[in-house]
Amino acid sequence: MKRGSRPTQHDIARAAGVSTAVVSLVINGRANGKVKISSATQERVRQAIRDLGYVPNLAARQLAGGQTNVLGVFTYEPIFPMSPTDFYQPFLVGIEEQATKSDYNLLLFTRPTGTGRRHIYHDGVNQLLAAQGAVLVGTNEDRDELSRLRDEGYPFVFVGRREINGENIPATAADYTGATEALVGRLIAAGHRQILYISFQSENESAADRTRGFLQALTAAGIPAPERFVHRTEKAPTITIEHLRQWIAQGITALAFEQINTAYEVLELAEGAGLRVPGDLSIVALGKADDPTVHHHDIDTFFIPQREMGAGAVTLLDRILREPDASISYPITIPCTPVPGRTIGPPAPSGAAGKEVVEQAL
Amino acid sequence: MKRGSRPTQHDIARAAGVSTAVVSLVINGRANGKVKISSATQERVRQAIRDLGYVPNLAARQLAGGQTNVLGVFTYEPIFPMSPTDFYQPFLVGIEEQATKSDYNLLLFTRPTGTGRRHIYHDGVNQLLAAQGAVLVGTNEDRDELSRLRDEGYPFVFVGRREINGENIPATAADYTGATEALVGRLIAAGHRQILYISFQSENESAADRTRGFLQALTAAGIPAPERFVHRTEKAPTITIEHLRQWIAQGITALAFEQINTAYEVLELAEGAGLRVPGDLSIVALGKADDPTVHHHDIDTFFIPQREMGAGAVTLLDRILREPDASISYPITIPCTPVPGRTIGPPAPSGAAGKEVVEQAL
DNA sequence: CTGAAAGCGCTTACAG
DNA sequence: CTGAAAGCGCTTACAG
Repeated sequence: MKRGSRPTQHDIARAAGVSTAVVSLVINGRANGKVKISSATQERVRQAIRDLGYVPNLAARQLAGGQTNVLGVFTYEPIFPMSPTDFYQPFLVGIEEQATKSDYNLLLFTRPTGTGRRHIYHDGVNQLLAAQGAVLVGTNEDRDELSRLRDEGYPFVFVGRREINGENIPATAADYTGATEALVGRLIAAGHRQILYISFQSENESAADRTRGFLQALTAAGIPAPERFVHRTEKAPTITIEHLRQWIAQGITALAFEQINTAYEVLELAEGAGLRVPGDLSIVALGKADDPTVHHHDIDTFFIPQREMGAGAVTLLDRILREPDASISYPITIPCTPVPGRTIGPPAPSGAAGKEVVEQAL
Repeated sequence: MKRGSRPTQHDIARAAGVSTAVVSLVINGRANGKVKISSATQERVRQAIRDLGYVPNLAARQLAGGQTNVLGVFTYEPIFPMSPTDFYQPFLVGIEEQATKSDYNLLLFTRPTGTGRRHIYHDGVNQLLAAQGAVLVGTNEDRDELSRLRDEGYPFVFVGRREINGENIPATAADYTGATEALVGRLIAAGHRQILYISFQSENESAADRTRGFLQALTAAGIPAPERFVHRTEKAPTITIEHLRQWIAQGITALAFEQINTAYEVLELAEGAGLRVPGDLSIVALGKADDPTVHHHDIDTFFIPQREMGAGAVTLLDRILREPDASISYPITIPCTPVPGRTIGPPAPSGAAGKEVVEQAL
């Protein structure tokens, strides 16, 4: 054993008077498997390990095909979501909790790529290969990279439903469709027939899921979907009191917001201008983050199960690694818990004619 | 190149008509170092890399002595500090930010050990060896493990000053001594002569630093340290209004709290009982976490530079890895920014006699 | 049950 | 400048 370096299995083998194969088997607990090692020999090996302070070299173990118990975590977000108000923070908490339970260490891919934005591939090198598999989190993902990742057969799970070329990739997803259908169903049950869906300009899978749930709720109630049921808005809300008045004049009795922040702003806007909610207008939000610093109980909405999504991603990845050939249907869907509020009520007694165009240029 | 597996340097070498050594040199950017590789050859290698989609095997690279750019993060805390109100969260943020800047990925040691508490050594195996070096965070550390870690020569940095066998180990530390001396100095400048230091029962390095700063402030002002200047308390505060009244009767005019939470509780207790702060009693706290969810501006205190401590730990570890033989004096001390409050004022005009025993059994 | 040996994919002297 | 080769420390058939 060379000076200054750690002892190797070779040193142990010599000290115990056995071969390195025996040492390896004892260390990995395979001494009672296909090959039997006498317990006397095992004890000699263990004693030598203690005496020499042997510790396995993980790189060598990995190179030789052993397990390293390292799962990667990658996000396209600019920095790791460790700010307490960050939407992605609860996902990470869930990932971390489940990693502990499933006996994995976590490799956070924090290395920059020089372009200012994170990338999976640096100079064509898949950075994730340092881990046995990876959990991906966040929006703004690069679909080309995901596509390539899948083609390479690298094991990964996305947190949030994602389609590549129309096909669902391994993912855990909130049941936005079901939760939206249930919530809009409550509006309909309260008597609403003209409901406007306020969405962002950008279209993605989770928005599509909500839209589907919205339409399913209408269909289930036998209400024909109006030609234009969605009002698209920029990230910075552009809704004014004039919008609200005009919508009410058009017969709209309820608003369903994709983002709860927008819903809150409009709620304040409406009530500040003397409109009653839900008297004049009912309001729902199609999802609410698990943000512990915000405790509103006003708006009817549902929780996005962020921790469960993160934890589920680790569980799913673990399964993929253990059973590479299992056929699993993606995404794994996780239900959303309803959050009751005070913003659903019966529609105003008499609105405008129901036949008018729902939306106009504003 | 075998089916189903990734191409290796050997495949690249064959495709480019060179040896694996050349491939390695080109990949690692050493093609212009001691050994020169013609740019034509370099380009052929790069082309082959692109054509075959080669990606290096990190385990092999590590085993052969190359760089992996992986830094470990270990904490003795029960779970990773991802709760927004957690004291350790800002350290992690700082670590993450600096890791990105210094071009490292982060390996979070989340694997449990079965004992309920985290450990560096699992069955005698140093888990941190999966990384080139590690940053350690949190209290409740196992000094024996730290000692062994240091004896092994494993590169690590603690966030927070720590001594092993009376010797400072590599660490970044808040300047509790200087900040405490300055803050207590303000009390003295305001006229206070009998100041009681409220500390926890447990003694550790940061408490010792504060104590030293406290005594230095007295010494600098030529005030002899009273025999008993510290009141020790349990984690759950055990201070009552009777304590306060008795202290005032004894001539105490100011309290310096180790923990800001205790300071706030006592402030409320005092004011609730009709005592004026700072009229009857001045109060300072010896440090305040960077907790974004709490915004008190009442008590005179100072910020604990948590993010800087985390970031500094990565910077220091990076330096240790690059210059293993550099002699660095530990800990690296980081100043604390003062936080002005409203709880320092001149002492009450006439207290009790200054000669009495400062503390009595209560 | 045990031992000698190949091989994982890379880096790095060393000899041409 | 380039190539053949050793070695990093481990796992795993394979032959005794």
